[in-house]
Amino acid sequence: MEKEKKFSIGEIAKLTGVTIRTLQYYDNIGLVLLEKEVSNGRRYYSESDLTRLQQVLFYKSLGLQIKDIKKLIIETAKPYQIASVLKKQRDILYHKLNDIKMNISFIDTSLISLEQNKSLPMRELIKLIISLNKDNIFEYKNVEYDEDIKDTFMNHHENTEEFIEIYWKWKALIVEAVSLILNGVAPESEKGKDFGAKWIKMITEIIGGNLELLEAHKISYKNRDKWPEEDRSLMDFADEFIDKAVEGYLSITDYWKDGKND
Amino acid sequence: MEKEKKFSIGEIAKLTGVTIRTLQYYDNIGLVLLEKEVSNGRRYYSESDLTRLQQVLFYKSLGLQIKDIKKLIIETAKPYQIASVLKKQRDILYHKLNDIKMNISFIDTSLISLEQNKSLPMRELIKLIISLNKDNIFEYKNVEYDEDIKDTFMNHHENTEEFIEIYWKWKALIVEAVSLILNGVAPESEKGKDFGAKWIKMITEIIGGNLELLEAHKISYKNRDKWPEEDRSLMDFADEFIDKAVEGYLSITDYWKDGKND
DNA sequence: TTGCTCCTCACGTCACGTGAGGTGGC
DNA sequence: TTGCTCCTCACGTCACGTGAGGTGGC
Repeated sequence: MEKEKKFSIGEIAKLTGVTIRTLQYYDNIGLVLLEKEVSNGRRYYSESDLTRLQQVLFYKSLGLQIKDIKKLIIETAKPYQIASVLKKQRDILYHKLNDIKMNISFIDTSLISLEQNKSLPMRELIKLIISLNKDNIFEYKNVEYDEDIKDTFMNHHENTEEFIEIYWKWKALIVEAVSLILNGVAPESEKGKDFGAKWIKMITEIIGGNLELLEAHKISYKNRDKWPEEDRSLMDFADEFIDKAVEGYLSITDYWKDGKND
Repeated sequence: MEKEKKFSIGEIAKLTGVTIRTLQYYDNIGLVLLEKEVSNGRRYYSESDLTRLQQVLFYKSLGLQIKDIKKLIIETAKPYQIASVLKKQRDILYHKLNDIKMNISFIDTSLISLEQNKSLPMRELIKLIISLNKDNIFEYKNVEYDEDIKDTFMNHHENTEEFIEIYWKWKALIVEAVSLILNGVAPESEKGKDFGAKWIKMITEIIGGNLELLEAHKISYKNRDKWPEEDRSLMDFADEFIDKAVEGYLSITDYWKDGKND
């Protein structure tokens, strides 16, 4: 019935919660392509412009950069292309997630140290942080997986997705171990044993009764020098704790321990 | 024995993992105060300069801004001041943590939607994201707690810290609920019931047998319009799911439900 | 002597924020 | 007629990155 409804830039700003300046910027860089009224130079948005803008905001909320969003929007990417971008972004987010968890642990530890010693945390903590810094974990422009490690496991895991999932589970547990260590939890304590149980559970899940996989795992463990710096630093730091926690939980010398020592 | 050892800027760069340019920048803005050799204009770092730099990197790794770091370092802040800054930063990190968890859920949901419908996620998801956007949760410059809510609870909880801890536990569970909903988990399912159990556990922990607290909780629930926008959006979204999950777990009409309906 | 290290401008980056100064719309 | 909305420069922000062109150290 009605002519197509047009929104002013102010209306759009209120609807979407972004500033007028931002909308002007998006127009200038050609992100949201709309026609300016010739007569007065003002921007008017149609329904479809609004929809497009919402897509932009969706991608932006996931942390994508404008130039990547532009690619997706302008080139009307195909589903599998979108999926690929989203998966990459998910990896980046997982990375950040672990990172933030560690930083919270760092702060907790620092607060305790401040209360007890009236001074900032011990050298070990600072060393750990700096060793992580070297890998500049705060720029996740491109998350990469060491090809060697990938190869070792890819023979046994059907696709990259499965490998990545395992990687993140493993990493989350390492981060948990680091937190426990930093917060003064002993591996022999109840909490330590709980962790040991989780660790065992993860390992058995990964291996799933497959003895070849166990071999692959052992090898990747021995070749720790081929790991990415960050992971190696973390593992070096948490290694002993995990060993003891697992021992505490199992109270037996199992194959797992064999694979690691000597 | 030896004269105090001096490091060149290149050595420091290797030791700490930051670029020479960054070190030059820090010197220019007066973050790491060191004396330049008058003869050749080069920067030489002493042991104490290195220590100070490590402090800077420690704070930076926690996500503090340079100007805040400068304050802490230059004004040689007292322990309680440092603690205060760290606590604020921890809140910001918790905020980011929840945010990232949600974004991962958004991506997971999107990927499923892409696979099934070959199109991007439904209007509801986009709406939710934009409603969160409005509160611009991506700039955590100042995390604030609604004074009204604080008051309601502060009468019963000894200090702000305890309140904040409860707040984050509550929020983490809400985020978990949102994830479950977005990923198509039914509240009647096993996973739904598991969530119901967690929710009940949290509530009883908060209330701790104190009936006055139960009252305070009910009131804060009824005054949901006074909550911060973001929390309200989330709760509005997850409300029904939580109700049903709790019902499923309890399979009885308990006080909890009374408090919410009508 | 010859790379190598380090120096100082000085402009670039990213996604807008923030006025200044002006015009059109209701 | 009078606010109010919207416009276009154009410089600012934050924490450096990235050359350009040059000098001193081993």
